[in-house]
Amino acid sequence: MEIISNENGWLRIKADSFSVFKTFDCGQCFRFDPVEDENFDYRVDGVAFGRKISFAQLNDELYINTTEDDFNNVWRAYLALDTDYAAIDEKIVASLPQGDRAHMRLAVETGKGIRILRQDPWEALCSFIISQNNNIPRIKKIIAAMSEKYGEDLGGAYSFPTAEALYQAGEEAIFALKTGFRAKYIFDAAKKVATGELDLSQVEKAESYEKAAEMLMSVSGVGPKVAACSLLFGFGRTDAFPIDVGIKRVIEKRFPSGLDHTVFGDIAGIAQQYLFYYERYIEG
DNA sequence: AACCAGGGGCCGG
DNA sequence: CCGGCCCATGGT
Repeated sequence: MEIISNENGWLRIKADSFSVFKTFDCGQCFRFDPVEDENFDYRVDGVAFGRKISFAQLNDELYINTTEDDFNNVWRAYLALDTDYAAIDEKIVASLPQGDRAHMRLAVETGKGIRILRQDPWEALCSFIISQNNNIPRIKKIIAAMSEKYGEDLGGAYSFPTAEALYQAGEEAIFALKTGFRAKYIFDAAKKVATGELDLSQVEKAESYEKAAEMLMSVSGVGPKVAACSLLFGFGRTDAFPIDVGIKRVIEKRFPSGLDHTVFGDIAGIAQQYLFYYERYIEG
């Protein structure tokens, strides 16, 4: 990984196995949208960490419209650019018994270029509460409305609202964002985080996955799946393995004798994303 | 231990 | 158009 150049406000970066399309389309984040731009093969615009940001790809190179300072302080970790995905991919396949490797190899091949983003912990927790029993277009719509109403104006875009802002807004106001039965859950999360009853920095430091998940599940509406997604995408816990209907489906179909995700160890979550993406994009 | 409700809207038939 | 379904969970 290295910066090749810095021109016209865009950093040009050489990064191994990085797909902007797959990373921002695989359902792990909800604040980015594709933008037509003839200068690139693919480009997304969005907001993360209180900043408007664009990521683009041309051939094998990654482009980010940011400064070198922000790149090093924010986006490098966010995009997991210092993680060796080639090594991880090999390890994922090798973790399985010979008979199960063919499907996993295909899933890894299909998903090659996906990076697990290291998102803001609060944003991840709140977003995956909203995601429950919901579809991606609607999740994005709710989060956009929520940000516009209770986030900070960044000039045509809005930061994700703080827990304090949502706590202050109240459950009724959260319900008015068409969050439905999730309103009370979002409010409970906002309340616990805003008052310090739930300390996300402690979740981040937890010594085990179980301990971290237990802390998050003290929030009403946060069960094993939402906790796992939050930990994987917002807390850097790549040992988290969220099990949703899609993953259940792909395991039934491809690994009929079952798949014990603990064989993947601390990269189980990356294997999960490959399987999730595989299930979503491959027929038959 | 099985159901079941609870927003709203996507999406396939 | 209509009805099943949705990156789950808590309550019965």
